Amino acid sequence: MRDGTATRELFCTEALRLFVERGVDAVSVGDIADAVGRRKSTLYVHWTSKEALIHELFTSGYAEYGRRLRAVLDTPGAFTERLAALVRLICCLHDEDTTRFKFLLLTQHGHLARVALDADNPVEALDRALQAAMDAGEIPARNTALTTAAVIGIVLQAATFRTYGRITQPLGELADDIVALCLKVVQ
Amino acid sequence: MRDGTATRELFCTEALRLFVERGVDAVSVGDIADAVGRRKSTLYVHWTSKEALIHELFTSGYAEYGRRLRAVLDTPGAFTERLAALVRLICCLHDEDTTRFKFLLLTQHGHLARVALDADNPVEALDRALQAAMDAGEIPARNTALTTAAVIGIVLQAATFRTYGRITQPLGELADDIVALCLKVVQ
DNA sequence: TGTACATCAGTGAACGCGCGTTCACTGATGTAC
DNA sequence: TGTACATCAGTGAACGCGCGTTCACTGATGTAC
Repeated sequence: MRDGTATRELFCTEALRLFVERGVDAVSVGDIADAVGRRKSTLYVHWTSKEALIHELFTSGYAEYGRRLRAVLDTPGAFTERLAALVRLICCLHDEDTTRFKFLLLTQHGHLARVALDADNPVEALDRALQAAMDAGEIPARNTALTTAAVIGIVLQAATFRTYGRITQPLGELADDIVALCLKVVQ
Repeated sequence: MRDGTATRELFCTEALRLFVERGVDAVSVGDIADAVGRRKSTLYVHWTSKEALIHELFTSGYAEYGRRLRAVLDTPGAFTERLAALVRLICCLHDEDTTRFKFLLLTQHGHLARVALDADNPVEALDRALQAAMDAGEIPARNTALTTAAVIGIVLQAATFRTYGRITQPLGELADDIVALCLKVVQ
């Protein structure tokens, strides 16, 4: 039999690229297959439906990001150190695979409803870490949800500005400045 | 002849509501007409296509928001005062018509490419005001684009958290706190 | 006030199109002997 | 090494469906006289 692994991976990368370029609904199964250089029926050898492919791309990416982000937050040490490391990691994840990063941001609204209350999700983890740091008197106490929003907002909006060309450097090069902004917000 | 003004306005409000609930592509012309209590062919009495309706909803909303936001930024006075007023206005616009606000955020990615370089767009206006304040020594000089991203990010992520129930108060009630976070970031 | 007419918001049936999906099939390749 | 066989990645044609759009039409309502 032929080895379909390479084809399967091509479907993933090309689908990811097209979804980010045009939006999930504007990309047909045929468009993806054309980009891969296969017929659209081949998709059904590897997935049961277009939705199943999208779901796999989202959940695999989201799970891996969640794992890496929580690993940083769960490291022992000062909260501000961990926050700085978290922000640096997000910048790094963005630069490493910008397409995957954008896809997760793009599709989160469709899929996040299911995982929003999940204790494993990175926003929830940041919220808890912030609360703990406030309780311990490491940082001044204030509205936790709003502070979490500010940190997430600063980083993600920087990523958005880079997508639209308003920022031209890789986020990694701006990581120190982004960290500084986030620290101001929690202090 | 019958007066179609009320029907036209119903199409706008119901389309806006459904687009925000399910996403633009997941709402059919028939869905909108059902919600209005008319047949789907009626849409074509008022617009030439579904796309024309979406475009009108986006551009009319975006133009009005742009006008009001620029009016605040163009007011004479200290930059920090104007920034505070801007953030308060955004919170107010959000609470006034949350559906319209969400629709503009939701569809910006599809339509923003066309207006991104437009000197009239509010992000551009904030960027210029920040630059001018730095040049005048009103606030410390630093990366303008990144600072703009931070201010926009803080406010929009607060709105997103409210959408997902992570924040439960109206943004108007949190306006003072949001302003404080934005001022920290520019100082 | 009553009648004739023009306007046009709204209808209903039909359309062509592209979509996601199915399925009987082919044929390249790994394995057993 | 050579042959027979099993596996299953990939094909191509066909499908039903729901979509956005069109168009000849109806009939309520405002206006002119």
